[in-house]
Amino acid sequence: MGNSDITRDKLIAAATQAFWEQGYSNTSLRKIAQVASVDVALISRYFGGKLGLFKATLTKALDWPELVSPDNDPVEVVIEKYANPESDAHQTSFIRMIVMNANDPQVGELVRQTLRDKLFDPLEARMGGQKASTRLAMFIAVVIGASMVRQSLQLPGMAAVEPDVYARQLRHMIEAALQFDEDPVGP
Amino acid sequence: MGNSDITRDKLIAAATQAFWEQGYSNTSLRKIAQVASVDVALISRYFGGKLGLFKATLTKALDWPELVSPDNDPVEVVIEKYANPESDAHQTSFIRMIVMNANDPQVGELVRQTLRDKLFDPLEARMGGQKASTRLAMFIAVVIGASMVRQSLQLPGMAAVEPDVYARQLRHMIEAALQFDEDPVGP
DNA sequence: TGAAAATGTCAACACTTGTTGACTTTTTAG
DNA sequence: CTAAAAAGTCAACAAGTGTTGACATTTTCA
Repeated sequence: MGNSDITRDKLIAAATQAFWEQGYSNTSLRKIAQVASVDVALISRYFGGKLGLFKATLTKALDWPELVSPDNDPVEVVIEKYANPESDAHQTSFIRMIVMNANDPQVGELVRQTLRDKLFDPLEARMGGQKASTRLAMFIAVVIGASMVRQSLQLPGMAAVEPDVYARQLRHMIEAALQFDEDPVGP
Repeated sequence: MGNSDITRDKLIAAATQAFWEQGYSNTSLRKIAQVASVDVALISRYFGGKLGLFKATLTKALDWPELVSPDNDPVEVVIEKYANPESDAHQTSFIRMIVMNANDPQVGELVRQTLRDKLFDPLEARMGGQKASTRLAMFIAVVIGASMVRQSLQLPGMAAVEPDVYARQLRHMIEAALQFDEDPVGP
């Protein structure tokens, strides 16, 4: 491991935290470099610029093999993550980062595309069955909405609540979403 | 109506659109002034600065009396808004604006606070009953998550779908959310 | 050891941002 | 009509942005 690799890792670590907390546009390279104790110029040298650094953090953050693995049930993986207070904080800020940057005029398209490629498409294939795309969309909607309400908007009904209660709320909504029947008329 | 009021309105209109589409930090006063055909300096003069202008647009946007009225069922108001293609576009971008700016380091706290005061608290009072805060939180979670998935992330399962189908999906998830029973053990 | 490559440092650049003050034009009112 | 107030115009500011190139230091390896 060369010295430059250490520098790269320090930059990615600092950049990930900064981008997740403040979003792409509100994060300055000088602040990242300061936190990483690295000269600003090295960012452009090693990652080609701000966008390159963001891409690097995004790729790393969206690498989530356990969620897509055929051995696991995605629903259980998600619920377990959120029911655990430690991983909960990490996961909710992960969602927050997605939501923030998926609407950013500069990196929004990149975020949405990467999200599709690395998470949604494999997840849809993993879920399988009829109307997988519908069930996936409603599943994601619940997970994202719940995270927003719990962490970002902090509505007491979901924010000031024990992790196990939140897990039950989440499971309740997810199961309901997965049971949606596209055709309103029975067979 | 003095001439300055016309200028104020033009600025608020242009600012609302810009803030909703690109978020607070990614919107420059010069761009707003250009769209409104007004000199930049007048913004600081009339609204005290960028933050003041944002506050003005926010207050106006969060004024939604029909949702809180005792004569209407909030759930039906929301579903109706989203089932109508015209108001759907407006409403989803409304949610998008909230999500974008509720996480902004500069205006996030203001947005969340205003949201609580003008929407969530009255809505909770309007819903009433036991565990109103829980039901409200889960209700909001579904609405926000669905909007994100449909407009922002554009998952085909909810994005490439007729308005009436989307309305059914939304209703299904909302009703499930409202039926959540906090206590897992029956009486 | 010594040349070459890798890594790090520093200063400056062109650009955009929000805001301010001096100034001119238009409208208001006695 | 005319003086005062309102409304609008223009240029400049200080601060912050990402990026670049020249230079210094360290490491690599023949």
